[in-house]
Amino acid sequence: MVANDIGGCHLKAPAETKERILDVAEQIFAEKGYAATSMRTITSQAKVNLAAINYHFGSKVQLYRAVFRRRVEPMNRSRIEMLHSLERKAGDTPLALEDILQAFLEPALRASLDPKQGGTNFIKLLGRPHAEPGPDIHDFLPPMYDEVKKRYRAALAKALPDLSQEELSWRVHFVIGAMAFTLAGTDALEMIESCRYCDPTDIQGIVQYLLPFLKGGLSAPPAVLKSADRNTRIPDKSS
Amino acid sequence: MVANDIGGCHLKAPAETKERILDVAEQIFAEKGYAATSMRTITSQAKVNLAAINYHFGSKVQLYRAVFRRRVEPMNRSRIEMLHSLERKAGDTPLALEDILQAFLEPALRASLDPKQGGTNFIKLLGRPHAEPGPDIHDFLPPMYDEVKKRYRAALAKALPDLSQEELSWRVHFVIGAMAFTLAGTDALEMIESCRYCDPTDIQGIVQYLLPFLKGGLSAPPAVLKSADRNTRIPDKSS
DNA sequence: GTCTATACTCCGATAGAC
DNA sequence: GTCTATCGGAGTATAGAC
Repeated sequence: MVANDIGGCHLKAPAETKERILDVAEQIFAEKGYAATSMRTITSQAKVNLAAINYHFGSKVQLYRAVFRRRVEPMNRSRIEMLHSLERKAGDTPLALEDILQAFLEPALRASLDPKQGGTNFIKLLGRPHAEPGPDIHDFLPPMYDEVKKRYRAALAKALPDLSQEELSWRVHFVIGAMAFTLAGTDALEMIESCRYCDPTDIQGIVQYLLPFLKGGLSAPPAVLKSADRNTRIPDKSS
Repeated sequence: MVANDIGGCHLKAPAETKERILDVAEQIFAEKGYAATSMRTITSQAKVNLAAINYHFGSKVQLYRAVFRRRVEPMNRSRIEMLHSLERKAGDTPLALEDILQAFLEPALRASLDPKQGGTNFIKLLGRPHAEPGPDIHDFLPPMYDEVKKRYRAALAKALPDLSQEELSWRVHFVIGAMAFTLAGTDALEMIESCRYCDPTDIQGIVQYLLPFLKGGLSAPPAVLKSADRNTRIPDKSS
């Protein structure tokens, strides 16, 4: 359907060029990170001109976002579907914590095992932008996670009625931190924690360890605030 | 004591120059991250020549490491001291989880409140390199954390005798992830999790929420491995 | 609309004068 | 120890070929 190179025309199908850039960029970004990846490396490996990135995506950072968006959007759609189906089955009763966590983790897990969805490359990419400093790199995340965040937060609030809004927010934050840090799984793992006992490439195994930890953390008793400026203080030791 | 600029000499005390570079670099690295910070910005703000960084530190990345090392080493020494004093008091009985976590977190907390130790700038810097990709940036961490890691891991193993070596390793990893993600506290917080209910600058408050979460996660029951290649399988639903 | 060639600015690094 | 000059390589923008 597209004007192709049969008969001497050297143009390529535009979709093909864009896709090839995305594929190559995804791989190199995952391996070397954003800053250490040069546009010249991407374009030469994808066999396109240096300016092709600017033409098709606008800039390097916009290419990064496109790489991200291509994988995250289907993943988050799947997360919402899974939560929805859990809620239909449960009716009005709160969901079990592990079901919520499982529904959240499984789409990421599946993507990590399917090369068509980015495979391990994408998983490495997934957790990285959270720690990046510049607003350019991670300011585009909130709209992509907005719906997911809202729905899972609501499900967690129902499952954990004893937590204040504030404490729930923090715990969700900690959960995301543990996940992002683990999934991003750069070599940081072997570095901080000598990993004679754990295999960072066994993603399914990781989740089996991650789930009880997150469940235990989320369902821990609420914090006892000590330095609060309230005068109705919670007694410390009067059992 | 040093040859200074009184009387027309334009030389400065070397220590003073190095310190000024470190101070300025720490602030800018914390604000904008490694990649987005240029040596020209640092040197102009510190009122030194561009080549001064290369002269005193060797390269940009070595300056980054020096900034880091200056703060982390005293902090980790303090961590070891606090754990040591806990262990002396406890004798042979295992330490309480919250005491271990507290001993680990408090030195970081204190540094975050003391401008002389880097203050909030350093805390932002602390968690960041874990997610950075290039080996240049985070390969220098392991030797700095080696001793701390070994001692805290041993204390945790004693406090959590039911966990396998492998699971303990993973849980320590998750704890570090939640901490690093939280302390790094870029704006990622407001982005992933709408933070109407939590104040990311209130570091003392954060720790009060972090502690019960980590304690709950660490002391959760061991994972039930499902896909293991054992034939003595644990029954799923036979209550 | 797509792709190419080229130029511009900024970066980190370094050699050599002072 | 400090400064200037300069180099190669990075991201970016654009004029023009097809």
